[in-house]
Amino acid sequence: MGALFSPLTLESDDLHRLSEVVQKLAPLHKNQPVFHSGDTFTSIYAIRSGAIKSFCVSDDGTEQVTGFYLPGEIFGWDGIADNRHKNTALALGTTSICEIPFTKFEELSVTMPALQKHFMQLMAREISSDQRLITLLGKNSAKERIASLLLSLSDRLGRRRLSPTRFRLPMSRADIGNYLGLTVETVSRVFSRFQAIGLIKCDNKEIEILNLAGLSSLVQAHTEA
Amino acid sequence: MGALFSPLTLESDDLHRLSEVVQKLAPLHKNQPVFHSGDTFTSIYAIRSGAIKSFCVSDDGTEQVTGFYLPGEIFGWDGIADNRHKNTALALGTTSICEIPFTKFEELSVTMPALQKHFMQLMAREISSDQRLITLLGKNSAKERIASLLLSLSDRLGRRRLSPTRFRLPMSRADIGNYLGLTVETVSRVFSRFQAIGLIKCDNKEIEILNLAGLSSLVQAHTEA
DNA sequence: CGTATGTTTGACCGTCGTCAATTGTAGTGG
DNA sequence: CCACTACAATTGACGACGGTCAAACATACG
Repeated sequence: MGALFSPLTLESDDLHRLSEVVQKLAPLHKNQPVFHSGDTFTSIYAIRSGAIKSFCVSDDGTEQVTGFYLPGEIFGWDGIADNRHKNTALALGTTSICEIPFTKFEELSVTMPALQKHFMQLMAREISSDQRLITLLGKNSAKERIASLLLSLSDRLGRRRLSPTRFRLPMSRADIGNYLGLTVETVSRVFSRFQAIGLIKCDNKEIEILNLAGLSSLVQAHTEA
Repeated sequence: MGALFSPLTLESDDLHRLSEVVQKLAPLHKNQPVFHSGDTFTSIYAIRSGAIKSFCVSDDGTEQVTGFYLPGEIFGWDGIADNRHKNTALALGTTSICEIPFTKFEELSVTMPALQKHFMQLMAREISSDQRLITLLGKNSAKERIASLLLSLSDRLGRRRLSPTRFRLPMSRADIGNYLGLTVETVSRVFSRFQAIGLIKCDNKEIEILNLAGLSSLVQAHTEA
């Protein structure tokens, strides 16, 4: 099964060939921005360690968290549309990232048609990821949404050879609630409930998944085929 | 202000140059598919008249409406990722469309770098459109969601020189509910309520917007700057 | 014309948002 | 190092929005 929310990863040979144009940046510390909404779009970024959240601000000032990014994942390629970032990207803790200048990327695309197609595929993947989130928000309860997020984080950390069952949440309850369309209180309550049922063990941001199968069964639980 | 949900449109010169490779297809009638989920991806499509809905089916059989497309709008370019459509596209009524073979499109891209970039912009626009829907589903009430949809339809029809205040909804209440994460009953109730307040006049699918400003004020109404 | 499908409306109730208070955590300066 | 403060998280009480179940009504298609 495909993981929900899974952003792009640096896996293909094509993208490995980008390594020559990649620049390591100085480590960011908590709440430090990679770019702001409105900034000129110049680069995309890959996370080496730490975590990033991206969010956009509506006309009325409402913030919407649009994604969480973990080590190995790529972010920052919103704003291709008009060369301006629509999201703001913030470090959720001490975070080190690589910068991939987009002009270099475009130059390579000319000589490497496969790269161009590959990039379109990456964007298409983001679209289907968004559409899974839309389904989640439209049809799933608070429990199911949070279970999905925990499973996604677990899966994505596992791919990076990190523990899929014990990890530290990089984001606040408020961020989770914002992302999943829930209030802080509801997020907190669901965490408490999950712990009471023995699905997880949870000390503030320190998470241990005790019953992975149980969590999975919670997702898509109300509509069986 | 930008319209919610607004899909791609055939406006640019670049895309006009595609006209030579465009093929008109025989008119579709109601519930006839353009393509099914799983079909090989070969073309994208532009609507001449009528309307299309696209939806994808989850592992558990749940359907999720992912978009409604009106005359002048482009659809069907999901599935670029793996050359297979993830959505099914159905005619909502008698509908006539054009087919734009994607191979032709890729050939043109080589000689027209601008076209390539333009296409990426189109995809990026779809992403921000999805993210607006995510915000809507996460943070807005039933009234606000439906008001947003009505305003979007109004705006999109207006761009095509059709009446922005009197039109026929091409989709069912169930489709609307599915798209907006609501039940049929709630959709129906909100329509009734809007009519009672004098925001719209509504006879089944026949809609007349009586108070456009009133509808607009309903959107983003609960969080003022 | 009749049947299937779509739409409306009502009654009921569960989930989750709101308001409020308390506790826990982290960062700062004395 | 500890006190102080600001912020994050938890928990409770309460109510509203919207989902569920059910029935009546309208529409459309054969």
